[in-house]
This record gives sequence, structure tokens and C-alpha cells, in this order.
Amino acid sequence: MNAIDSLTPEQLPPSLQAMMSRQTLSPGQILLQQGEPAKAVFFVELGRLRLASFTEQQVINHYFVEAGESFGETNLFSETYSCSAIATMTSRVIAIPKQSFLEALGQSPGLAAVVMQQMARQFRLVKTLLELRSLRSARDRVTRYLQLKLAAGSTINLDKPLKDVASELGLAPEVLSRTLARLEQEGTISRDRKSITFSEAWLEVNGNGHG
Amino acid sequence: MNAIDSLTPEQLPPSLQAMMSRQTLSPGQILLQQGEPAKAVFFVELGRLRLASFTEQQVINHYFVEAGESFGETNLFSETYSCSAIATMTSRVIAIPKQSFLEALGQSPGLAAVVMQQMARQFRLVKTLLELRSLRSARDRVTRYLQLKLAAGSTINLDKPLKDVASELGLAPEVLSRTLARLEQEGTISRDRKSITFSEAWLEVNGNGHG
DNA sequence: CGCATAGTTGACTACGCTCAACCCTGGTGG
DNA sequence: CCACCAGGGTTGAGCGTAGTCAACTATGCG
Repeated sequence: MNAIDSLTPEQLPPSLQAMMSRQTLSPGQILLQQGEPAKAVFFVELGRLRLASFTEQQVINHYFVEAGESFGETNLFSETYSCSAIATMTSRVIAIPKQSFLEALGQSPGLAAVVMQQMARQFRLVKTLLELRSLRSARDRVTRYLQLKLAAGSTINLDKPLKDVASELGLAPEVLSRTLARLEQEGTISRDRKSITFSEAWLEVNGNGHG
Repeated sequence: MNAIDSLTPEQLPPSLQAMMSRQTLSPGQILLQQGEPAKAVFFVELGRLRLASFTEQQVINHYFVEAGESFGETNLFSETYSCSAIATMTSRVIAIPKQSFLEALGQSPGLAAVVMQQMARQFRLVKTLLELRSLRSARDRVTRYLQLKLAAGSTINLDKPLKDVASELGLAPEVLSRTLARLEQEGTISRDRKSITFSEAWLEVNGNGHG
């Protein structure tokens, strides 16, 4: 996530940096609401925000944005925000005014490339989530999720509370808990605190390719 | 979908157009497979493709791309295709080689802007689907889907077979059928062939805002 | 030490999936 | 003009599983 090619405020032209504004959010605080006029693109310096939309009678969680990531690039081409952003913990964000950003993009092809790359990355991330949520069985969803997190080695460290993982998976927390318990007693994984390790046996059969 | 700002092959620089290649697909034919080296971005001239990924023992449908739309822009920044593309009917696509495209982007900020806009549009579309598939109840999913299609007026024309709509919603076709039947007998909607009309009563209560 | 929150486990319910039969439509050929 | 056929669409019955509510435990912070 902290690849050299990711969008960071430091690489923005100084003229743009002058327009940025920082903002600190406390847990649960709403940064912006779906439907409001889109005024800025954001970069998360610290913490984690939840992107979600509120439809009549229920909250739909989209995904989380973590420290080091940017979000809201699609708002550059849209009049209003398409979803709401809420801090899940104490967070700090930088707001980059939309108009200034657009001008900077026109002047710097390099910046445009970086932003496109950033968008492509997020796009893939959301597609991955879409794929996950299309799986009906909790078991498949969870194993696939773990498989995707399994970059190298055989151990995964969950950075978020299970509650949040569950909502990312579109599952009730109880179901996630139960499913992990089942996977553990089946011998597929073993757990310790927030870290999960796949069994040798499982790795041999299912490789570690992402397919 | 045919807005003036959308990406069409005609607006590409002539040098790029020289590199493009056309291809006709018959129903069910596979254009490209997940995991293959990413070589091109595509534009659908005619027909409809299904983007999907094949995981062990099941097919996961992502979404459809229709005539007039482009897809695969994320592959510009990736070594391999992230999902497979299959024609659902006789289709014609244009392939734009990745390398040439990247060069053109560097030379033309205007093109970059158009492509970014296109990506933003697709991004929103996928986010919408993500939102849809996060709804548990079939009823909510279907009504929300219809609500989103309801651009203006009170009638929706379904361009796809219900089967395909169901797979876009992540539902079994039978469930979609049943749900529509229930909505109809509850008086929420009325149906005629492939067109669906919301009742006056429903529209008054739920407005036609998207959220 | 105690409180608040996250995580776990159990029992029950509800609803979406599956399989199967049937209907309806549009296209083809006699 | 009708008979036939194939595909999508509809409806029914039964099952499995994820959601919900609830009680309880574990964990972390003041």
C-alpha cells in the first residue's frame, strides 16, 4: 500500500500544496455526506475512514480507506459525493480542493499518470470486494479473503478489529467468528490474537496463487 | 452512456488509431482470461460482454460492459488481467495496445482527462454494484436496482434478459422472478413484457432521489 | 478494580438456493 | 397455418445456512 508510486501530498506541485487543508476527526465523526456538493479529494494521513451510504433504514458499508491512501478521486467528475465518509478512529485527513486539483492535472501529465494509477488501484480493490460479496457462503468468502491477504508466507496479520473485517466482507460479526472457529477446528488455519496462519496441508493443495 | 465526454475510438489520436485492432466475438466466446499478461484496453463497439472471474468450483460475475463502453483501463498499470471477459452475444470489440496507449496518455493531457473521467464513471458503477450486493434481502436489492435505473419518468425498460439482471444483482433467477411477482401483487410496480412501471403511490413516498 | 467494548457461543428464525415441473414466447419447418 | 422445439420465465416444495437476539467471556483502558 505504501508503494513508491502511490499518491502522496508531498509529490503535489507547491501551488496545490498551498491550497490543501488539514483536518482532524474524532471517532465516529462524519467528514462528508453522500449528496453534498463535491468540493475536494482527500488523502488520509492518519487513522481509518469508513466509506458508506445511508439508504432508508440501513447502512451499507462500502470499504475502508487507511492511512496513506487517498479517496474521492471520482468526485473530480461529479457534482455530488456518492457516499459518506466517517472516521472509525481518530484520524487526520488532507483536503485538496477539486478545482485546483483539476487545473494541476491539466498542467502536469506526470501528476495525471499518478492519479490514474491510484484510481486503477482503488478500482481493483473495489472489484475484489465486489467479487468477495458475490460469494454466497460465508466459508468461501472468508477463505477467499484470507487468501487475498496472503501476500507471502503463510501468516496474515489482521490490522482491523474482526468487527470491521466482517463488515468489509458483508457478514455479521457472529458469522465471521463462527466461520473462523470452524476453519480452525477443521485444521485449515490456526489463530493467535489477530494473526492467522494457514496450515501446511492447505497451502500445498491450494497453492498461494490468487486464482 | 453515450455522453459527449465518454471515451470513443474516434477521439483517439490518429497514431493510436493505427495501432487498434478489431475483433468479432460469437456468443460465449472468451476474449481474455484472468491471469493472462495484460496487453490491451478494450472498447465495445457492438454487443455485450460479461466480466467475471473463475475461482475453484464457481463463476463469479462482476458486471457487464455494453456497446459504447470501454473496459480494462486498470490493466494499464498491471501486469495481468484481473478478470476474464466473455461475450454474452455476438459482439465486436476494439483492442488498443497498452504500451501505445500509455505513450499517448503522456503526450496528451486532454486524453488523460477523458480516460480518467471514464475510469471514474466505471468506478462509480462498480461501487453501485458493491452497494447493491451488500443488501441482504432480495427485496431491497431489487427495489434499489430499479430505483437506480429510474433516471426520469416512472418506467424502466430492461434491456437484458431477466437472467442477466439476476446475475448482476447476485441473485438466482428464480428469486428475482418471485420478488418481482411479489412487488407487482403488492402494487409497488406493474409489468408489461420487459418494462416496469412504479406505482404513483410508491413514487410519492420514495421520491426519485437516489438515496 | 471496574467499566465498556469486542469477541464467542447457543437457539431459533427467515429467507435465498436448489431441484423439478410447468408455462409462455418466438422461431423454424412441414 | 399449425406443430414442434428451445430458451427464458414462473411457480412449488424442501433444505441449508446466514441473520438475529441473547447470554456470557475476554480484553483493554481509566
